[in-house]
Amino acid sequence: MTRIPPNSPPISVQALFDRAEGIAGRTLGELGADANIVVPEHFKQHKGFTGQLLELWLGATAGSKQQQDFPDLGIELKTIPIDHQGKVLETTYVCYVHLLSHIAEQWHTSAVRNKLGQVLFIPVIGERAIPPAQRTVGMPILWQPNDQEKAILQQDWEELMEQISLGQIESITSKLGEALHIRPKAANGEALTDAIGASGQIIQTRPRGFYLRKNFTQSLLNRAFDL
DNA sequence: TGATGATCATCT
DNA sequence: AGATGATCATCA
Repeated sequence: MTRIPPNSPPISVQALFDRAEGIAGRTLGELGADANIVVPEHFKQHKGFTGQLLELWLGATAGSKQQQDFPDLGIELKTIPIDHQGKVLETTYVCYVHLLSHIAEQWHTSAVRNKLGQVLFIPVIGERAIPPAQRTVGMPILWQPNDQEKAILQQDWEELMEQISLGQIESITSKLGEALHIRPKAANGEALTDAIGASGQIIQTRPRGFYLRKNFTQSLLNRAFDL
């Protein structure tokens, strides 16, 4: 059993998957202790802790990156909080929404498609009643969207981006989009960024992010675990 | 109780 | 300000 985090990136998809399987069943407390990292008592002020701890254990480059977590392998890493019955507890952040600079972008070159081309999902039993240190890492899932999922994602993305390019960003709520939707994404309500207004003018609005709905990630987990 | 909208830490 | 990692907290 691996007792120390790796000091280099995995050289293959199999090597990455093996690492992920190697930490399955362990708690965040154990993984933190073996890495000499203190696990917070709660995530109120450490919301990205789980993701960063698993990045360390899998050998992703430390710090935030602009593309995939394992660019040489073409794989994005996502931790997904579930309850003890395998139920997805939160939506999954995909990437920032470019409200001005990429509005003419096409689906096939989009950041969303790039990020979701191949994803290593690692479930973590993360019910709020369970202290972070006692939360358990689950079996990894290497996911590639099937044809139906690809079609839904593309359709949602195109619909959302069309609204943005038409100056309807303020009209977009998180209800729009079957699998992919848009919600605010910022450090606080003060943050503003440029976007296209209803009359074609530049307006200031709150930054947004793309997120996967819970039912979408749930179905992909179910498929992987044959539930 | 779940979904929506808001927020936290950190780095570039 | 933009982007990474997400979870929190409120309200319907």
